Amino acid sequence: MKARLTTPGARSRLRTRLLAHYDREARDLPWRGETDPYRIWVSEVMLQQTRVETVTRYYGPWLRQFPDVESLADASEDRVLKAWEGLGYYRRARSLHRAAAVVRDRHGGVVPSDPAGLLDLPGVGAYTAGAVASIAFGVVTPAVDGNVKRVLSRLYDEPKPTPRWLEERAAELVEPRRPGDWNQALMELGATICVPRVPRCERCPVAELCAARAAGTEQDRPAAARKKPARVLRISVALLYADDRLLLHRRPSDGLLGGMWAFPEGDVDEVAGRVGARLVGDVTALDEVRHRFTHIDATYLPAASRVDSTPTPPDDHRWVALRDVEGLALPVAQQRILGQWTSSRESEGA
DNA sequence: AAATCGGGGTG
DNA sequence: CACCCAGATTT
Repeated sequence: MKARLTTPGARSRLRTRLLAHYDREARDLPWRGETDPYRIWVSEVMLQQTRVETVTRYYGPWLRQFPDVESLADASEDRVLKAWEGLGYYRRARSLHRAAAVVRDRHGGVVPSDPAGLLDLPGVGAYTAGAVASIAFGVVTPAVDGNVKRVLSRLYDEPKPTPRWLEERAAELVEPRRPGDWNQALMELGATICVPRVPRCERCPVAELCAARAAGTEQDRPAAARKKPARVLRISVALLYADDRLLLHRRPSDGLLGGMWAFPEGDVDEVAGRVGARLVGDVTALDEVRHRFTHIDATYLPAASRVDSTPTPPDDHRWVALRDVEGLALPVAQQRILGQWTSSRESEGA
């Protein structure tokens, strides 16, 4: 009963029906029909763990700033991170930046067309290599993302599909004449019909071929992974200012929010000591800012104080004129902290 | 195999 | 609130 798609005939019917549905119903997305490998690559990296609707807001502006591999490779990391600001998983931006330099220096500026060459690039894993190779170059290779995992888990009624199993099933299903469209059709099905909680089987073009549908187990496929509770963190941050300049800190490349700018962590006197400035006047405690990352429940405790001078700080710190702060790449939580300070100053001046 | 790494949309 | 998204990388 589980084995509905084990025969070539059944797989052929699946391809025909799903591609027909895709040709009829596919959403009109900014990168649909795109043929430039660089642009397809950019869209796939942005789409990693990120909704289509979110990526749509970043894709166009990114291409205006970095229209090709060379312009991206030549850009500063600050510009690249600024263009990525708010998208999250900032290592993706840093990896894409590095990869552009690799393509320029080792591939003559031409994006590799084979999955192996793509896999060598920073930030390109099995999914992205398969997606770019199939969509941009017509290579007959699968692309297994979260959607495809769910769709295959249901089609075969497999509760706990392993990466190996998924690659094998996906590989034997690829439509050899239209591999890119096929992979996108499978993902589109998962995104619009074969959705996580309550799938819309009544609208599914391949429901008759679905083993989970036949068994009534579609809502339990794939089996839910156990979740670990988020770490709870309380983080003191210091807003030190003199005249119209604010002290900011560039976070280390590795780890959380790597390479992004942020207010220095620690109490105001401690941070002032770190940069060799002296506090002047009262310390203002600002409202807490709670920010939940996927795995961290952070509460920022911001405090602001004027300082008497802006001595040359350590390399990873910078005194930034207020009007220049918006030019730096700040994580969402830091923007909210800045907003607290700004509003507290306004209410004081009023 | 499990942890790390953002942010936001959705029921 | 929980869940999870066109995942990659490290441990």
